[in-house]
Amino acid sequence: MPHDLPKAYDPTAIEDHWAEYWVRENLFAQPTPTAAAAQAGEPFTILLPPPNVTGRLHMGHMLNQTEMDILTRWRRMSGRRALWVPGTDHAGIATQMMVERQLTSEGKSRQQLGREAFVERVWAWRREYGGAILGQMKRLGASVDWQREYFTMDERLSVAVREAFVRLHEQGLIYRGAYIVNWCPRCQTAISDLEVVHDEHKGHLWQIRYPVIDADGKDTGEFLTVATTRPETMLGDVAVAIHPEDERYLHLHGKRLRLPLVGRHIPIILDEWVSREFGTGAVKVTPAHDPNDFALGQRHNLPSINVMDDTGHINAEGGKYTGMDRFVARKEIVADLEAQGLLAGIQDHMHNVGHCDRCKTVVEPRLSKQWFVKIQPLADKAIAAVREGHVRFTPEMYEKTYLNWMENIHDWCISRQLWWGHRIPAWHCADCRKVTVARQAPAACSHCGSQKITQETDVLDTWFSSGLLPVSVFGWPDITPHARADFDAFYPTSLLVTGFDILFFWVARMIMLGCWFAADVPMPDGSPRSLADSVPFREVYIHALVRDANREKMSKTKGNVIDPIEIVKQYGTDAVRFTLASMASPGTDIAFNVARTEGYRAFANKIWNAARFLFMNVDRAAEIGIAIDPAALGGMPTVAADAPLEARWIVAELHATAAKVNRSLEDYRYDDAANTIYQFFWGSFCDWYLEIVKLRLDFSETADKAGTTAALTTLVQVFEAALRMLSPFMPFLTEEVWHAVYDGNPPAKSIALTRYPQAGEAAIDRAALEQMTLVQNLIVEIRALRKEIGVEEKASVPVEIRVDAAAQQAVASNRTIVERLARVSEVRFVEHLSANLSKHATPVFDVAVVYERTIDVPAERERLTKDIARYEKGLAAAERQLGNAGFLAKAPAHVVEGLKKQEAETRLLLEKAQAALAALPQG
RNA sequence: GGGCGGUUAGCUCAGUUGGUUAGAGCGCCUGCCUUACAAGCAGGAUGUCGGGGGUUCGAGUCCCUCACUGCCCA
Repeated sequence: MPHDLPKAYDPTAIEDHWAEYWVRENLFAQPTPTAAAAQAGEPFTILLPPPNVTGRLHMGHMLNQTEMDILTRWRRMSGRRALWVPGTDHAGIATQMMVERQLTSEGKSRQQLGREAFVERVWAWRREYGGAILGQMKRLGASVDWQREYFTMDERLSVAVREAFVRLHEQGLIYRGAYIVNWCPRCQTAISDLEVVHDEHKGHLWQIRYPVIDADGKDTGEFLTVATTRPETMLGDVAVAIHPEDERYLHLHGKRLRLPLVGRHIPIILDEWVSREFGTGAVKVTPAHDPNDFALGQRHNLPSINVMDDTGHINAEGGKYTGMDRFVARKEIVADLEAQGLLAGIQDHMHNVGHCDRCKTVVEPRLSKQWFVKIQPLADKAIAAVREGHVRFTPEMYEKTYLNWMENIHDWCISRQLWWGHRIPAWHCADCRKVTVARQAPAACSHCGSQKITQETDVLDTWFSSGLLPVSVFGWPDITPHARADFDAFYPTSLLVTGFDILFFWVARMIMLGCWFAADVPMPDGSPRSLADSVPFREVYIHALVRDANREKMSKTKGNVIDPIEIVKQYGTDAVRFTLASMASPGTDIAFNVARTEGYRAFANKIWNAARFLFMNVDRAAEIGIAIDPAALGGMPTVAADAPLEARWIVAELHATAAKVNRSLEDYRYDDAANTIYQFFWGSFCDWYLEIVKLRLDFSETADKAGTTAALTTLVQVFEAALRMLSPFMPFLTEEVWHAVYDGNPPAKSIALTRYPQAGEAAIDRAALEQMTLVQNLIVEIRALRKEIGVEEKASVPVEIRVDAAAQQAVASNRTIVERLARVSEVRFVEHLSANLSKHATPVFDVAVVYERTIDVPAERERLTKDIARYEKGLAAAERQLGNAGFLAKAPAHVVEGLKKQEAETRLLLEKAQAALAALPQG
């Protein structure tokens, strides 16, 4: 009996089953459409920003995926050809580190293994552990096309990487040279600016005296004092720079200095870059170990002396310090300087120290030979794409951040001294020293024909390949008309959803590479592709950070990391998704609080029990031969004009809710959408509609069978539609309940393949909404009165109602509703309420509960006094405004009218309250 | 140092182009095991919208300024 649901909702009992079902049935596969089909329907394409293959799912992923899944499910149900492509990236450094760590624990090193065996070992690691995060994604029910899963090291994606490299090289946009890069001595590779995290650090500013020497190299007895935060780099100093207008030092210009500890004679140079205020105003110049110094060195034709090796130890240039770790050398050098009397001072100094994002080692700016992309031409296109509106950001402010970065971009160092990754397709010739760049391994040097060529050992930055994904997952560079079907059907993708921390990693690089390479792919009709159609995605939605309940950033060291899988196990995926969705207001960080999740599990339980109530009645109805036609379900319900108020009302509410939810989702207002559905399901459907409909569900002999059938039909129709509306947010619960609604014979394999509720303007019955509001207000006032005067919960009591003529009919024809929901035994319409009763007044009606208990005079007086104060305040404000000629002249009519009406109402309520207060017995 | 945000109920957050007396969830208080649901039902309390100044008939919303706070970049 599918209708036989357990009393309490238990997510664990249903979620695994559906998660497996969705994957097994390949429900969300989106095969390549035929050209005709591609023309016919509008696609919704979304690419999963590739999580790191070494990764485990964290809250950020879950938020990201929840948002993508909500939108994808919603678009799919709204008739779009939805395709969500999942995959992972090979994460060069992270993965290599992971495997190296494994090797270390076995007492081995990658050098012992050799490159080939090591790479094989990484593949083995990936096969065994690399699927973890996608496995978690499956469990969370992400509606992706698993048949299209990608991995950035896949052969077909590697072809794209080689093609992109070769093409950029042919276009003169890739060069190799010795420049300052961020070097991680632990990872022993260059890393990009973005992979360096800066921390404020307590350090020192050491002032070192450099002896001035004369033409013969003899000390003049003068000193020039420089300040530095990294004294060990002085081993590589080649000059000292001063500002050309710095009177303090100008007389030294042209003289030379003797570099302490090393003995090298170095010049004093003038450069406007020098800040006179910082330190002593004299700056040591170490071109091989500082980007600014490197630029200085270039300007002044200075040599570069690299004093450190790959591991951050002082190299042979370092004299007695050779072989020392850079921080050991720092101590020694400072000690030696002090011993020689050359240390002028030490100041405490806060400065930013760059650390490797992966391993937290202090990054060493270091001169080294690397491959770069000349980025400006790509950036220009990427800027234009955004400026011209072909890529739209939500929240909008990220457009500024993006442009700001893009406009100040530096050439991109794409080489990494790693073994795991796409090896650069360049071959060095041992004879002519030139480089051959080729798509396939060449047999000989393209310059001199020598066969003594060896492939470049460096690999490419992981982002070089993940930046290509939007084009490469759809088949680029194979763009022959035959192979282009996917590209034609799905490129550009519709949307990228990601975190702001990834703005420059993915978003920027995908836009640069996408615009650059897609431009060469003709449109499906063969015409050239414009910039508007070259972009990798048309929209970017940037979500915020998930923090802990105290708004603290989650971090392993703080120990406040919330594991989404743990929370999911406790409360169910749906509750966690709903929590994230309901808090996902664009631009606002989410303080994840399980109390909230608990609340949404209660919401799931509420729906579960509404279903049980529904099924109970469907089953009872069946016993007397009333059945719901399944064909009546699946659309948007409408209702007869003479149907009972609650039926007309709930249908109108459903349509209004659908309209609002669709609008909210268009605007990425997950929070509004979620809260609107919550309010509808719980506030309208359960609290009011279900309670009222109980009146109509009469299964006795004497029952009005037609009325019962109509009521039951509307009940099931609205519920079924509401399930579809909730489904993108709570896919598991709705799937389970939806199947039960159809009693095992659903019209589709999944609720996810049905139609999303669309509002019909005509179905929003304004009169029903208005009448229902009146009835609700009446019931609420009676309930409140009952509480105030202490009527027992269970007791039914008569009420007196004075109601405006216009509204009396609505109350009269719905008196059974009032009686049921407010526990009223009798509704008496009167001209004047009995004087001895407690009463509540509203602009439309006055109501009193007939009850023998005497009025609690002090309490009543207090309440009325408070009311009067409130009314007087409101009235004064309204009168002030209405007495203002400027307001009357300039404010729009509806605002003035509204205020006048409100003033009249407030005045009425005030008078009533004053009268009631006066009528209270003295005492 | 440059740039971008934020500050609204005890907590977490909404508040669309300025428009009637500022909302939600959670929490809190009171009463109820009413036969879908105690993961529930009903009722209730709670705000100098960070401070100051300005524009306007009208400011939580726009401008200036100060304070605090967060993030990005250098």
